[in-house]
Amino acid sequence: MHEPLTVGAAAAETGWSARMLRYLEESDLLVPGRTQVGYRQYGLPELNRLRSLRDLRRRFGIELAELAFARRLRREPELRREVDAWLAAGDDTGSWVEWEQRKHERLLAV
Amino acid sequence: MHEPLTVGAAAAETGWSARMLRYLEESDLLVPGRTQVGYRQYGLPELNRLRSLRDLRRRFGIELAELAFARRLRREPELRREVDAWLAAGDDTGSWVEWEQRKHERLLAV
DNA sequence: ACAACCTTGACACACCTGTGGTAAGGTTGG
DNA sequence: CCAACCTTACCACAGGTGTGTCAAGGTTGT
Repeated sequence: MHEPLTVGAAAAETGWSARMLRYLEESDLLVPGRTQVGYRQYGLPELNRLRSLRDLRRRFGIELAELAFARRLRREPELRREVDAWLAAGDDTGSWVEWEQRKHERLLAV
Repeated sequence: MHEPLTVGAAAAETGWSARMLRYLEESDLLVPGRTQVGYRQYGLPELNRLRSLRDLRRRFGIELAELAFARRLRREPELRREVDAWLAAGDDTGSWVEWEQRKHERLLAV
C-alpha cells in the first residue's frame, strides 16, 4: 500500500490543482519522481511537503519566489552574509534587543 | 560638512534615480529622514546603504521583494522556523552537513 | 477498444514590480 | 522674483507570477 500517486490523485489528496503541481515542479520547488514512461509520482514525503507548503502559504501569505529565495539564502553563504549585513545596518527601526540576540546567534554559529 | 542630501543629490551620488529612491522608501526598504517641510534627507549612512544595495542587486540579481522577505525572516521567528523546516525536508540535494550546522545554530539561539 | 487517465505546449488573464514619465503645486537661494 | 529644486499623485509599460483551460497525443486498466 501507499503506492506513489499520479499527479491528479496527488492533487485531489493535497488540495492543489494538477496544474499547480506541474507549476511547482517547473519552479523547482517540489520535483516528484517519474515512472519509466514519464508519469509524475508523488510518494508520502512529497504529499506531506505539498500539504505543509499549502499551509505555509495560507498562514504567512508568502510567494513561491520568496520560498525560492529563502533556499538561495541557505545555499549561498556569501549572499546570506551580505543580505544579513545590509538588513542589520537598517534595523535601527526594529527591536534592538531582538537584533542583539541575533548577533549572538551569528557569533555562535561561526 | 556632510550635510544630508536631498533626493536628487543623493540619487546623483549613488547611481539611483530620484524616482527609485522614492520607490525604495515606498517599499519600506530605505526610509530617509525628512526636513520640517517634508524634504527627504539622506545622510552618510543612507548613502552607504544605497550604494551597497545597488551592489547587492547587481552582484546577486536579487529583487526588492526578496530583500523584504529576508527581513521578514529575521523579524518573524515562527515564519523563519517553518520555512527552514520546509526547505530542509527537500534538501536531500543540498549539503546535508551545512543543514546540520544550521540546526545547531538554532538550538544555541533558543 | 474505450474511458479515463497522463504528457507537453500553448493562450489567456489579473495582479504585482520596477522604472520612466508628467502635472500641479510648495520651498529655497541668489 | 525666478530658476531649480522639492512634494504627491497619477499614467504607462514590459516582464514576472499564479492560475485556468484547451489541444494533440501517449498509457493504462477493464
